Amino acid sequence: MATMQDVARIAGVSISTVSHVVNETRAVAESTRVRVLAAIESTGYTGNAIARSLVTGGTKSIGVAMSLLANPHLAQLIHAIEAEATAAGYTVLIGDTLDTSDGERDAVRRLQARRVDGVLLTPVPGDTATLDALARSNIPAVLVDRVSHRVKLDQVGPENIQSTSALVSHLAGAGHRRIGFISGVDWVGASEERTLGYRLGLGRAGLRWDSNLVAGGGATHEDGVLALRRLLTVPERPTAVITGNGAMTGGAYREARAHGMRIGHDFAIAGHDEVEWAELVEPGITTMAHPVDEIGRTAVRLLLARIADPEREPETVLLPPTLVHRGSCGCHADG
Amino acid sequence: MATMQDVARIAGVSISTVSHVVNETRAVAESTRVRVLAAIESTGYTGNAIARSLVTGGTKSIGVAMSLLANPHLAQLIHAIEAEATAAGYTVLIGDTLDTSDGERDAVRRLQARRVDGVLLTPVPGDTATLDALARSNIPAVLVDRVSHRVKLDQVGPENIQSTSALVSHLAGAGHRRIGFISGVDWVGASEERTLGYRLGLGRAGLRWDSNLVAGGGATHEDGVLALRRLLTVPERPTAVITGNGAMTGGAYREARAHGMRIGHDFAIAGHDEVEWAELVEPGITTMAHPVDEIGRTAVRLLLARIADPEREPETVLLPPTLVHRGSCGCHADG
DNA sequence: CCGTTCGCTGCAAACGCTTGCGGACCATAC
DNA sequence: GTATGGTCCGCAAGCGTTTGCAGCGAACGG
Repeated sequence: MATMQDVARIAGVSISTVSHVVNETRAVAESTRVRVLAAIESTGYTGNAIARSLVTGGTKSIGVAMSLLANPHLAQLIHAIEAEATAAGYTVLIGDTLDTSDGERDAVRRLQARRVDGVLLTPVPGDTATLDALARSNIPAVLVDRVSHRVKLDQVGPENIQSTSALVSHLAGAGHRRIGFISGVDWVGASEERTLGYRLGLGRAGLRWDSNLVAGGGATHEDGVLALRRLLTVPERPTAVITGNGAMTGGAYREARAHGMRIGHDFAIAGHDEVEWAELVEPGITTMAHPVDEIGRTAVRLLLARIADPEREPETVLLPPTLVHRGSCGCHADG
Repeated sequence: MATMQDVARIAGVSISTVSHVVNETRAVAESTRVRVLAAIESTGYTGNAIARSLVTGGTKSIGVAMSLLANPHLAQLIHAIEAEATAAGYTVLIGDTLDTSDGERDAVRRLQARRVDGVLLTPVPGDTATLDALARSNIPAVLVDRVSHRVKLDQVGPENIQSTSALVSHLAGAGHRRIGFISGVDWVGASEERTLGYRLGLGRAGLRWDSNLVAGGGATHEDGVLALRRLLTVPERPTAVITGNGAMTGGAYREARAHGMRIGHDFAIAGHDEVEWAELVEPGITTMAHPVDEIGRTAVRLLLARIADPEREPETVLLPPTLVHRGSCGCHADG
């Protein structure tokens, strides 16, 4: 593989001139520049990021540590991150946290050993050891998707309270008085916030909180099935239900149908998280679509800002989901 | 950040001794070893992969270049790749090809500039310029998912001919005589192979090829809708249809239902590619599930083998999809 | 004609590590 | 005493860049 030496020799200049041509770091006579460029072309010289990193100290790369399996929006999120990073001249390294504390620790360590300039992390619920280590070590880091106020780091994630509240308002506006809620447990913070939003929404609609209408869910399709099954046994059945995440929405949808209810008519469903198949079923599912793209891009922007200025005050950005209106909420609103 | 110099100074030895202790590359007196280890501990020395790479010439990293948006199995594939790579001590860098020739070229270049030890590439259809460059430059590379016999590189992908044939046999075994086929255009090779498999399956089932039963499809949901609509206008309507990819399966499914047909009873559908929502609809969709995980792992193994021995004869591995039996084929086979 | 400025370029010292070569020291054998 | 071998260790040459410093003509003002 061609080096600067090779280019310099062919162009008949010193390597410093080659370097300055490549990086445009000082004026070079046009004739020389052309010769160097020609030499680069003919050798196929691409530059050695390793050597450059060694002297500059930075790698122009960022690490992304998250659960590659558990994240339903992984593809979209990675895409957004990669796009924003590439635009800024950064490369993305990935590390799987396996959704375990140990996996998280190892993933971040591997990334650090690679000398990434910063880390994007979707933390594993429950254990803040890695987060603390990250905060202490002063490695630029941004938490993505799972936000916690307990940590002093930059963070980006979906806004949960107002958006869940909006979901309740929407259903209440369609006439529902008994609105169930299937909460998630994936990440205590988000789940709590959504429950809070649910409560807030009830209050705004003038409805009363009824603990019978809240089913502690989980994270899987099956959890959704079981949770709705339970909700349908309470005395005054709910006529609508809000689900805490995408997989459970599917479970609830299926269970409602299994009970012979016509979704959108006898029963309304609205869920958090956009899912791929939301409009492939009939009726389509009304969801709060997370701004996944925006979350990814913002995460990178925050990270680059921190890399540029490590002394910045940590910032938490909450991005509001948008209501995507389909048939399952039965409100017959057009548009 | 602590360097070997620091460790050496504290331990009162030379940096070469530190290096040999860290890498266990030559015998070091136990007493010295302990001192060095203690110094490492006290400084929190972690080693600098950059500097090491510069001298060893390898980075212990691989690049993954594919379309981050267009690949429906991205998450699963990346997960498999990352797992296999990490197990071998390699890190994964990603690059988005944007599914364009230019994007592909740029992505591979960026990866090369990072001096990855090898590249996993899902090539953009049509343009083999990057592939040729890769083959010429002798950078270890493996093509993933989209296989072409025209290229002299290692490759892994799904087997198309036999598996499509199996799909036809399955439907024929359930009594269908008029079996339609909606072909894809995403990647000429795969599409051709699947069409060939369709033909082969017809032959094996003793059915005749009827060009009216083949609809040149596309890659999107909408393409599936239109293709099936056309197939349903031919004189002797098909009673079953095979689709060329996941998105079109959804379109066909929806269109069949729009025609008032009860899928699994009046009409059978079976598709290529597993889709997330295959069992969320009623009836579930019978599909040929690609061995995504196995493809990812095999790709990494092939790549590492090539890195270890660049003179290997290029190898093409075709992995058979498995028939995932659900209700949409209407064959009422149990299990 | 001389001193100064300006435009252009090269030299060489890092960056942090790996590794071939050889030196110092000690024990054993003759 | 010398030769032989073995055990430990340090020296220093790179790996391919970036970049501060300095040099060299040519042009220019006085």
